[in-house]
Amino acid sequence: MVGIEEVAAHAGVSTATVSRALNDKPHVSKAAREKVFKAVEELGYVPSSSAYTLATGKTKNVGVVVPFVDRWFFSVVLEGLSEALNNRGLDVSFYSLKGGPNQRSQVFNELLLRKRVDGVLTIAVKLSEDELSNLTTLRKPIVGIGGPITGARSLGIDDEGAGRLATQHLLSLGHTEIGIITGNPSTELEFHQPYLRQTGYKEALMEAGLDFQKNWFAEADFTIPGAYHAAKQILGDPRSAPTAIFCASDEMAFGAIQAAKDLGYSVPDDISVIGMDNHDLSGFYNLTTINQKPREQAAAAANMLADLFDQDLKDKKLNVQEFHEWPVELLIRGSTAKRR
Amino acid sequence: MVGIEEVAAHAGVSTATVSRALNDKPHVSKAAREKVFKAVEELGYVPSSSAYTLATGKTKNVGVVVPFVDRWFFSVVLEGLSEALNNRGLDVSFYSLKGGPNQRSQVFNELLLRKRVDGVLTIAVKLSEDELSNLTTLRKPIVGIGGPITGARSLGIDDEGAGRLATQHLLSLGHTEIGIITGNPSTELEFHQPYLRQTGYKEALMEAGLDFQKNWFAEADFTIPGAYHAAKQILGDPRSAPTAIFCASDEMAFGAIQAAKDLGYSVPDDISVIGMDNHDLSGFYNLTTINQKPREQAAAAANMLADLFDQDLKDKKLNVQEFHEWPVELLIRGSTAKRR
DNA sequence: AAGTCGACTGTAATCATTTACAGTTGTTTT
DNA sequence: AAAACAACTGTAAATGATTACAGTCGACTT
Repeated sequence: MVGIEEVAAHAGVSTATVSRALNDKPHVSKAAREKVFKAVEELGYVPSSSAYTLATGKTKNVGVVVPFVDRWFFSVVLEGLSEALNNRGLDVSFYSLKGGPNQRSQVFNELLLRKRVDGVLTIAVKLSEDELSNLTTLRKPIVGIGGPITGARSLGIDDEGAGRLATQHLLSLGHTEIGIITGNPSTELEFHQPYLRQTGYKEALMEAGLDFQKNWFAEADFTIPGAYHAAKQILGDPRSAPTAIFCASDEMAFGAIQAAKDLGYSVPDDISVIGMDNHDLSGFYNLTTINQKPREQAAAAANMLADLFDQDLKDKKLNVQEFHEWPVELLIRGSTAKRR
Repeated sequence: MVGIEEVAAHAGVSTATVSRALNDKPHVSKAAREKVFKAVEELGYVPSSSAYTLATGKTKNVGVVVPFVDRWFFSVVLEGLSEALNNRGLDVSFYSLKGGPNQRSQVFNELLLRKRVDGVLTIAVKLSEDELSNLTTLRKPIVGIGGPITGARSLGIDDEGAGRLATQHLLSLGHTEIGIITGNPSTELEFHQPYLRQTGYKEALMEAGLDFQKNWFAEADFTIPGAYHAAKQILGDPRSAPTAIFCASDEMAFGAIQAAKDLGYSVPDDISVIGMDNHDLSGFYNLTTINQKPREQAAAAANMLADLFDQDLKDKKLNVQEFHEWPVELLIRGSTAKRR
């Protein structure tokens, strides 16, 4: 295996010069630089990242931790992170926590800690105090996406505000009987998005002088089938059915629309439905929703972390609590309409 | 930062003994082992993976290369790979090629090659000769999922056979007017799945003595909306509409079913639809399909690669061409029925 | 002409492990 | 009791880069 020494010999310079030339450092003459690159080319030299890491302490690698990836939001964010990080010369180590608590402690104790990463990006994962202090001790900066992280930088939308916004949209269309389909306890991610979105919904109702009605409330597992059944519960009895439904995710909204149609309702003529996320398919289903632009959130978070690497944090506190609220916008399509 | 030397000093043994104890090597007394683990605990020692890699040449890290991840099959496979690899003590470096040819060459030239990974898993990516020979020169084993790779081990289903099987199912129900919605050129993954599935369809038709009809053929982009529009093309004119449609993916089948319903057809009474994949939602939509079990394919591929690491390949050829055909099965649900 | 300066270059220490090899110890065999 | 052996332990070389430091060289100043 050809190392820097052979390159140096072949180019007729020292290893120090090779290193400087390859890393765009100053103090290398044009002639030397050219000789080095020629030698690298001829020998097919590939630097060893482990030697680089050992010498510099930098891995050029970030750990991305997700609870699972086979759901739209997470896969989109992962892709956004990967692209943004690669653009800044960083690799992505991927860790899924789907395997449960065992896998989680394995990830945090064995894998992440082995000095394999310069920093960590988490998606909708709330770190325990131990996990956070471990990482901070190792001087690994952390940035979270999906909600505020205690004790670290994070970025995400205001879930409560988004829930309020969605509900207010329905109210502004004249609806007063508004149902909600939110997450069930098993889907409560670590930031309690379902709970927060639901809180926003209740607040908006209260502000409008309306009461929360239990029979217009249903829980589902954030999937289309789950929401389909939940919506059937809410809409089953036409005498007590609401005229609008707020779903805590677009995928649940798809299920709810399907259920409404199967029950003989027309959307939006009989029932207005609003979702949340702006899923890739929302345009196709003509769904009014709250746009939260996960791709852009991902890029922003990736750059936030990469900026931390570039800064000199020697003396400063490493992980400071700092939530960057990502703006959302109401995206009105055809699934909501004025109350008849 | 506490290193192995401090641990050795604190435990009153040598660094060699610490290393042996920590790596479960023989020739360590019970007493020494205990002292070492106690010292590790007390000092909060975390081994440096870069030093380990430098000394041993092993990274305990595999590169997973995907064309994109925001599609069901890919996210499920990624998750399956991640879980299986983590179980075997391996980390996952994630590389998406969505950014196009630039990102691709960056991944293969800069990132993968920097001796960061022990091996590579690709999902539906066909390696160029250069890419393959580069990796082989660096002695990195490769395993591909999704179709046969020239010059390397791979695992996947028989797309042509699966297309034939799906079509034969429709034929066996008495259908003779059978349409197909397959991928368009832009979705032709590197293994030409759409083309192969379509070939299987044609073969089945031919075996049954039927001709391929151009007006029952449509291309889409593997999405629900794309297939929706494609199905409307095929089914638009009731005088010439087929009585069954084979869709090259379940997601396209969902779109086709929707289109059929919107045109006033009943599924399966008027039109039978069969898909391919066994998507998580196929049960909900009651879709007859071909089950290809991506989670299990992923686990098999991950273990295949991990086994290669454990073997001693010093003399043997590293990347041998070897395709492991993954069995598929027909999964009959309610979207197909006897021709009326 | 000597001194100063700056740009370039090379030597060798450094990073944190693994492991070959040599050395020690205690037990068993002859 | 000596020899042979097995099990354990430690020293130090090796891995492949970066970089502090010292040194060289030519140009410019005085």
